[in-house]
Amino acid sequence: MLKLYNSLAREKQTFTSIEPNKVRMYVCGMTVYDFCHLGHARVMVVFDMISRWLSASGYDVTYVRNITDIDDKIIKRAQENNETIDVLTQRFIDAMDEDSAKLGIIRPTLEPRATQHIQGMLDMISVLIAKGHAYLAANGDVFYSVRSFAGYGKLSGKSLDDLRAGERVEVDTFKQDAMDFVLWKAAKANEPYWPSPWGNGRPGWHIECSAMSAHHLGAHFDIHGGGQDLQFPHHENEIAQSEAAQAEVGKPCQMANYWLHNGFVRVDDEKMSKSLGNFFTIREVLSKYDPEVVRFFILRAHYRSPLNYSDKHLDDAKQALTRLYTALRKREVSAHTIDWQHPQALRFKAAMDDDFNTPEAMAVLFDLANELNKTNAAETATLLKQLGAVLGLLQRDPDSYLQGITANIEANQTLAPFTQDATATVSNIMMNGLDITLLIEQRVDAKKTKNFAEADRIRQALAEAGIILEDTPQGTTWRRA
RNA sequence: GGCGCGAUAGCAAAGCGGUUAUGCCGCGGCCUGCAAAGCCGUUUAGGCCGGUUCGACUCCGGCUCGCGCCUCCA
Repeated sequence: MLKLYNSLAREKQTFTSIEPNKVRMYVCGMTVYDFCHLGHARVMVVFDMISRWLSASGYDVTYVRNITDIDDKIIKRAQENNETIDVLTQRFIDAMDEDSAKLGIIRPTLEPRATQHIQGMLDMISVLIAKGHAYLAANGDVFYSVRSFAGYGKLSGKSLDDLRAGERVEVDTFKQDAMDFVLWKAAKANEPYWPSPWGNGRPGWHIECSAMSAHHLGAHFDIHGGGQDLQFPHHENEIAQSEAAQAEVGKPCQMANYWLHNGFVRVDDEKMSKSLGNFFTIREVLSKYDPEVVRFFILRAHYRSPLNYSDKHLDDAKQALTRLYTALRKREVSAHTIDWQHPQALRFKAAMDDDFNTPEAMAVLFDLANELNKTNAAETATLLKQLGAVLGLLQRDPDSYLQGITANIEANQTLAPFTQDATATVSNIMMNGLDITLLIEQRVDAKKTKNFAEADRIRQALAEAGIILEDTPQGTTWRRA
């Protein structure tokens, strides 16, 4: 039985889906004006993990993750770059797709783009105006009247009277209440616009998610997720819009039953963010670390906990993941379905059912690896790989992980890219000008004649190139440092 | 000013009112020509002060420190 922490209730609750065996989940995705950073990676990985676990639990999951492709920052960036918005956003959508594919993220069921849902937003705004929840201001903007929605603040636990709107930002004088937020922005010169009953303009950010979730998942769905920083005001505003628009007389509407928020990625104990400028893009990190190491790093912490980023922590994650792959090396793995009655599988399931406790689930993987190293049981190897799959880990050929692992660039600046020419008649493996296969053979010969000085010299030369040799009863194998 | 979260060994990170978390690092041993990998063993905990309890890292209260949201943000 799955339990999850519901931000709306501020407690762990047993999960019950609206429709039996079906889950409808909406997650706020990216605004595409730049490369994704590690904070974005966390959202993608965390909700990918959640979606995978719901599927593994037998639910038919409809997972929607939107793309915000119209917004102030996008307009500004396109102007700076002297390119069209379409070109800019498509470029960063492609980059995002590349990054997420590398991180082993299964594509959401649907990835709607804001610009494809303008009509839905206009419809919802019209309804909100008709119901007295929104108004057209003198400057041509349409605002949502937060005082008109009794439940305002229920998600974030904030009270309108306690919010200090305008303390840090000058309040828009066209608003009736300082906390009112914009639904439709009147077009300014040189900005893209869409026609509307209130004149040419473009949608505010919050209405996008209300319209897209309603279109694809309906007025009432199971799970809404996103980063913790979206809880207020974005998610609070989504609730105000959706529930006010879709409620009927005497029949209130609940937008989502469960609200999930993942914790921040931090750098030196500070939130990683664009405005602080302390962010690392996914591709920067992937230039130094194997993507699976990054995924492992993210899932090693509980999704609601803060996650401190540093090279040291990535190195640690790399070592740990290497242990799991080393255990799986040269193992026969059968393709059976998971035996959920196995004690370790039960433990894994209990951990995941307890608010997606991936750190505990990972401890199970390490216990299985230890068991496997001792027993060599194919059954154990199979279960380890299968449970890894549930987390989106351990699915590669162990040797290709261990030998193809992205080296630390600083440590191996001279290291040439790893290449293996499959068409060569002799499948020797070349790295940094060294023929690994040949050198291993030469070392084996040296060992046979007890020429240990030569054997050690070869091993040392390879070690300096980042290649570690391991002698096993089956012969000598190698891996990247 | 309002609201919320956290504090676990050298580092990272979980569960749990009493029984080995787990990973990395360290130390000792086995294995190895020597290593590496692996195995066995092992050192380091629970911010501070009280309370409840036979017993608290785990529950309650207070304090200190750190972080987040209240503005765009994943």
